[in-house]
Amino acid sequence: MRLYVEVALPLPLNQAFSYTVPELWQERIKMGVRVLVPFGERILTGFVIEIRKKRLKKGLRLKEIKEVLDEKPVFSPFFLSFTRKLSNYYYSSWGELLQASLPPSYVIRSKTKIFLSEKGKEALWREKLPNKERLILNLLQKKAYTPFFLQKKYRIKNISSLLSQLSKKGLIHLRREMKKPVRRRLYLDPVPQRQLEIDFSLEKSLRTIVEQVSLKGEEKGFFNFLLFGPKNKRETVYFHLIKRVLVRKEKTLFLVPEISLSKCLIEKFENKLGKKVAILHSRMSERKRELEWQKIKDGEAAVVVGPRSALFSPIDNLGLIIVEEEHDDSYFQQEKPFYDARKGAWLRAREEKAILVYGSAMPTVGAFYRAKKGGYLLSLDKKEPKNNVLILEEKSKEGIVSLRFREKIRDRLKQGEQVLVFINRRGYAPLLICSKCNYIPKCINCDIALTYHKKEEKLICHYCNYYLPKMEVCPECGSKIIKMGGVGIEAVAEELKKSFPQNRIDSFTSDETETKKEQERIIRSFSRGKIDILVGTQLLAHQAALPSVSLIGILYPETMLALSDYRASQKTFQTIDLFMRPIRDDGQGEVIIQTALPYHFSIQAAASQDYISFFNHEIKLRRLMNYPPFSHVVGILFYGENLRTLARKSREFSAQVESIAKEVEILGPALAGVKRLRGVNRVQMILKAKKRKCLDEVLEETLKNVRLKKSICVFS
DNA sequence: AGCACGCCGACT
DNA sequence: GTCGGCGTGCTC
Repeated sequence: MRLYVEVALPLPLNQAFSYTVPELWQERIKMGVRVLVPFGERILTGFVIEIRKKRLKKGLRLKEIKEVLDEKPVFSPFFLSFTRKLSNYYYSSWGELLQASLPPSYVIRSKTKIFLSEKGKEALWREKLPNKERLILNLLQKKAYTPFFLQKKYRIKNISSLLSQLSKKGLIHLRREMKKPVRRRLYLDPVPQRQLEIDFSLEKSLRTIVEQVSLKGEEKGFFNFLLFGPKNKRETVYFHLIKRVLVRKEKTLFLVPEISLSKCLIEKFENKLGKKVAILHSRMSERKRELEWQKIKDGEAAVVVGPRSALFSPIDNLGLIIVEEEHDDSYFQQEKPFYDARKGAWLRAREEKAILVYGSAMPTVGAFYRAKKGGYLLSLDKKEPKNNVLILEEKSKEGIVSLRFREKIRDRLKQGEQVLVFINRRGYAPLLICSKCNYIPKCINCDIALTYHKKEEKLICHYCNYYLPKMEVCPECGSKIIKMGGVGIEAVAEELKKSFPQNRIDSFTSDETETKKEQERIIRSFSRGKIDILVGTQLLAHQAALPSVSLIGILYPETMLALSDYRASQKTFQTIDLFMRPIRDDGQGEVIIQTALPYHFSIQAAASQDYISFFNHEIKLRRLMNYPPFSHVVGILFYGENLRTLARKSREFSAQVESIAKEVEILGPALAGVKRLRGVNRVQMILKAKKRKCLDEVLEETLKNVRLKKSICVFS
C-alpha cells in the first residue's frame, strides 16, 4: 500500500506539498511529525499535516520523503488546527508559523556551498578572467563558501546567475550540505500532577468572579472573559483560577507583555507554583529555551508563563489561557510570521475548549466593546484613591518646563521628596532646521529627520543608527543659523539642571544607559534617594523596580496623537496611564501633565483615570469613522529597492483590488509613513471592509499576482 | 525563500 | 556582439 502525505514547509508559500512515503517510514509517519523532504535542489524540514491513501492531485511526479524525524508528533491535532487558522487570519504562512513554534535546532535545512574545481584552480593560473570571477575563485582556494556570504562580501546583486555561469564553465561545483538532524529523545508521557496548595484569602466580590469563570471551566467548552480592573485584584483572581484548573489536572498558559517578565514576576510565580511552572522569555539562551520547551512537551509544566511567543508552547490538556495586560502592544508580532497573540489565544482556546481570560485596567477599545456586547465583561470594583492631577497648557515662552510645574518641583524638593519626569523623546531635539533655507538634515537610508544628540555631539537616525557629526553650518546654504525643532529628554534634563543647580538630576534612556547594569544602578540610586529628579522615557516607566514618588511630570504626551493611526488616542491614553503608575497611592501624590492639547479627550480621561469615559468617547469616533471594532482593516506594506517598480506594481495591485472588490474601501497606495527605511523604499495601502470575508476574498484573489516583497498587517 | 531561465540595454 | 541586470516562474 502506498501512502501519501501533505507537508507544510517553512517558506513564505501558502500551500502544502505532496510526497510519497517509502515503505521504510510508513510505520513512523503520523500527523504532526517532522520530515526531511527534497524541495527543488534543497532539502528542508517539513511538517506532516495530512496523511492520505490516495494522491491529492494527479499528474505530478511526487518525490519521496527522505526521513521521518520524530517518534511522536511534535504538534498535536489541536495545535495544527489552531495554527492553521491563525495563519489564515494573518495571511501568513502556516509552515513558518509551525517553524516558529519549535526550537530552532528542530528545523534544519540544507545549505549550498561552493567549491573550487580542479579546472577552476587551473583557470586561476592560466586564463584571463573577469574581475569578479577571479575574486571569487581566489577566495574559494582557501575553503568553500555559501552564495549568501559571497553576495555580502562582494556586494554582488545577482549571485545566482554568476554562479551558474561559473558552474557551466566547470570552474566551480555546488554541493548541498546538511547538518545531521539531532536525535531527540522520546517524549515522556505526562506525569500525574500533584495538587498544589496556594493559600490566599479571597474577598467576596472576587470570589464571585472566580466561581463564575471556574463554573464555565467545568463545562469543558470554550468561554472567554475580560477581567477589567486593577492589577493586584486581577492577579488574585488569576491565581485562584489557576488553582482550580490544576485541581482538574488541566494546564494553564499565562501570557504577559514582553517587558513585564521581570525577576519580580518570575519569583512570584515560582514561589506560588514551584517547579510546576515553566517560564519562557526572550532573553533566554537558545539552549535554555529548548530545555524549557522539552519540559513543557514532556508534560512536566502545569503552568507556562511567557510573552507572545509562548502562545506556541507545546501544552496539551490546556484548560485556561490568560492574556494579562491585554492592551499591550507587544502581543503583536511586527515581523514575519505576523500574528497577534491576543487573537491567537482566542483561536487556541476555542480549539482546545479552554477558558480564555483577558485582563487589563485599560483594555483595547475593541476588547472592551466586544466584552460588553457579548456579556462577558467582568468588572472588578475599583476604588483607588484619586490622585491630584493637573493639566497645564504648554507656554513656550516659559521654557520647556512651565513655571507652574517648576514651582511644584521646588515645593517637593524642599520637602525632601523625589520627582519623576517623563518625556517620550530621545535625544536633545527631534530635528534641526536651517532658519535661512529651511534645510532639515535627514538620514540617507531612511527619509527621517536626524535627531540631535547633544552629549554625543551627533545627529542620529533612530531607525537605522546612521549618524553625522554635529553641524555648525548648514550644508545647503552655509548659514550658521541652525535652529532646533522640538524637545527631547536631554534638553529637559539640561533645563532642569539649570533651574535646580543644587539638586541631583539624572536621566534614563536607552542612549545613556546602554547596559542593563547601568540601568539597574540608576534605579538603585534613585531608590536610595541619591537622585532628586529622574527624567526618563517609556523605558524608565517600564522598570518594575521603580519606586513610587509624590510628584510626576508628564511632558508633551500628545506626540503620539500626530500619528496617522486610528489607535493614536488609545496609545496616548495608555502612555499617560503608564507614566502615572509610579505615583504614591496615599492620596498625597500629584501628577502634572504639560501639553499643547490640554482639552483632548484622551488626555483629559487619562488625567482623571477614567477609562469608561475614554472608551465612550473613542467608541463613538470609531463608529463614526467606521474603524475597528466596526470594520476590519488590513494594511499592506510593499517594499523594495526600486521605487519605480514599487510604484508601478502597487498601482497595478490596487487597480486589481478595485476591479473585483465590492464593499471594500481602498486607501492608497501611497508612500508609507516612513517612505524609506534602511535603504528600502516603502509603499503602503489600507483596505477596510465591514466584513472580514470581503477582505479575504479579495486578497486571496489578488495577493498571489503581486511580485513584490510585502508585509500584511491585520489591525484590530 | 532560493534557484533557474529568458529577455533586454551598455559596454569590452 | 555578450555580460549582467532583473522580471518571471516553479518548487511536490
